[in-house]
Amino acid sequence: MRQESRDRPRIADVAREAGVSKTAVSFAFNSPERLSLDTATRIRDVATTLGYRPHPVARMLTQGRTRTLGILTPQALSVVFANPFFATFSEGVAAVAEEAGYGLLFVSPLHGSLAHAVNRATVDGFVAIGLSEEHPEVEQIRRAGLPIVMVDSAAAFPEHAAVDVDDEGGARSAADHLLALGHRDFLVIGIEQPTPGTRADSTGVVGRRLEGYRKALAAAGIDLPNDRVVVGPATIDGGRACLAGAWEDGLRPTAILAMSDVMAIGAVNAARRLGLHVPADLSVVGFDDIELSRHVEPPLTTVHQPVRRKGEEACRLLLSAIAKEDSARPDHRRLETRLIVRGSSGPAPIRKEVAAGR
Amino acid sequence: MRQESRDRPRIADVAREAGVSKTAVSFAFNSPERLSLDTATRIRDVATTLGYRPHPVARMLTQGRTRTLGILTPQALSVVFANPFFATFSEGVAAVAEEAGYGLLFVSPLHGSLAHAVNRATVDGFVAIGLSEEHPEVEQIRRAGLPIVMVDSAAAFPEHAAVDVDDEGGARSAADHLLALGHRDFLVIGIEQPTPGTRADSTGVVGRRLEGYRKALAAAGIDLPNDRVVVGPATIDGGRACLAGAWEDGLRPTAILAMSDVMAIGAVNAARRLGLHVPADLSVVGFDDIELSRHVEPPLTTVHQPVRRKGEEACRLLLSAIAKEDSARPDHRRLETRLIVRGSSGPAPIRKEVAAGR
DNA sequence: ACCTTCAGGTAAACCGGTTTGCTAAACGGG
DNA sequence: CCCGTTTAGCAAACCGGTTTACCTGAAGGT
Repeated sequence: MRQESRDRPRIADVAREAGVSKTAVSFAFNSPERLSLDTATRIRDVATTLGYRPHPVARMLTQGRTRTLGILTPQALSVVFANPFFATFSEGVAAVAEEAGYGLLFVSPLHGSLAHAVNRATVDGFVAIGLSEEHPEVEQIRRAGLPIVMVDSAAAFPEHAAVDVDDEGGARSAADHLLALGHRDFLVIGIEQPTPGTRADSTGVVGRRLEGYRKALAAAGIDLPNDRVVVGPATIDGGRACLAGAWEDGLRPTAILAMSDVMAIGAVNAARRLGLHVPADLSVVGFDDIELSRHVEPPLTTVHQPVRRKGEEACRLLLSAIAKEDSARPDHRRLETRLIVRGSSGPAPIRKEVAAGR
Repeated sequence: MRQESRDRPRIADVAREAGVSKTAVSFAFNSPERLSLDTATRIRDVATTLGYRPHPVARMLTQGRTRTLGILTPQALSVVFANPFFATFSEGVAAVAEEAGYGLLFVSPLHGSLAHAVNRATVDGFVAIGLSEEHPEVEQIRRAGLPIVMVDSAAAFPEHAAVDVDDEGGARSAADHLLALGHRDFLVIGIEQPTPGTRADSTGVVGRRLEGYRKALAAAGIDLPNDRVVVGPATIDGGRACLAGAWEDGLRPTAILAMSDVMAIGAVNAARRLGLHVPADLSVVGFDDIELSRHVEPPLTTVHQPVRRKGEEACRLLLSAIAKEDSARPDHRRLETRLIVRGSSGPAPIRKEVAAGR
């Protein structure tokens, strides 16, 4: 088990070779001002010719910090990276972390256990994204004395720092937009909970967006029965399947409210296969405003949320929590959302009375 | 500096509380069979009520391994995550790493120094992507006794395990495709080296693809002067700028060979702004075949490379290098590329002799 | 000539675990 | 009843550094 360090020189080797104590070698690297100039440079010379570098793990142990931040997700990394939303989010976190000299460790369930992965993680703190109320890992982290910043689940963890966006408001503006275009017949495409056990929590992103849709529709006197809400994985294929499935079930909406851009794009795809024109026959509004949405055909009308900034803010919050002890007042930040109207939404088609028959 | 461990219980606390030795506590977790059943469970009970979890860093130190893999990139993480190519690559690495119970640490230059970041990295090995010949960090890692798998730079580091694709062949097939469509007037859009110091290495991805383009064109009797090769950052805007710049310089190609899909998409964008129709007036062929390319308008003709599999293979190679000592024979794997013809390429337009005038 | 002060360096404790011998008691066979 | 073998558990060494507390000799002050 000692294979890694087979030939790696230790600090004692350098010390012996340079004819000084271990302490001196350590000083040469960490506080050279405590040594005379020659000794310091001589030691460093010896070190480089020996190819010595301080063992990072040993260093972490004594210094009591890792200079690494963890990004915690309840999903497998392979699905995380497949999602452009996460990529952009990570981009934000990474930018701030890097600037501050911190590395980034991705922590996801190992052998199915997130708790296990958390225990193994050598980090100074976590940014957790998409953790729902039920996750016991949060408590576990708190007990370990590590700070954690919750993203998109502020309400569920009031005692922790958090960042989220105005999901409900964004959803409402999406629905309002379609209502203003004359639509009456809606289909909501939601994001399936990754972990089956968790109930469709009203505190989660999905719940908040659904709430927004519902309120807007209700204000226009429109009810949204449960069969008008379908869910699937947050992928293009997921969105495709959602619309295709609903269509087979006989639903003929004129407008789709999708909770994620990738799913919205999938829905547009499915629509095309069904011979429908977007937005002439069917309007689609997404959520997130990922870069891709600007480039698909037609460009996607969607609710913009500052994903990258969300990552940045979360990281900043975490860094300041790490820096100072007084984590007494957990900082909550809510970022704004706004509707971006592009080409995938248009006036409701004139309903041919015949359609209902088929 | 001891703030992290303020209240965290140590193994000694558990030992005292349970009335046993530290050894016993350690055994209770790592080799319970060496303890009687009650003692083991009693210790574990005490541990959980105290909220004890073994300190991961201390564990790493004694066990001599971190169960973490490093993804090494010479670029800042914020640009890495902005690139869908990397996201897909990471997806592949992550899938295999996760399966094997390894965490993933992203290692990028800290305060401008990659070497520094490498020294801080607590990993069992590295997957390095996009490192060119000149990077001294590779040697540094080798001396530290850590295995490393090179991706996309096999030729530059024959002594290490490596994965790459047939860049030259892919590039050639792209050029051949356009030649067959009657094009004679080309513009190559290349990827700018992220680190300014490095020369436009012929061994790098850019060099190999350029070589492929050149050979195919040469075989058709077409020369590719240097002013027909422009470079920019591997982003949509980068691609846009490349075409726009070339156009301003008076170039009027009928076909574009882009070394990355995002840049190709940028070029299509720029073309649209110039009032050109793709593919009627201008054909564009990309490289990579990222998911996005299927969904833009027109769908992008491009050279497919198995990006995700590249990540998977690299990770597998790394894991096996970590597992066994006999790293005598570095494993090199080359994956195939193939042209995917979609909508962004078409027959060369009939050249109006007038065009050159303007 | 004597007392400080300070620069330069060291030995030992420490970080928080794991692992290696070793011992004492229980067991069990002859 | 005696001796060899397990079984259960412990003390101490160790992983590879950092940090504290202390020492020494020379310079500086009076």
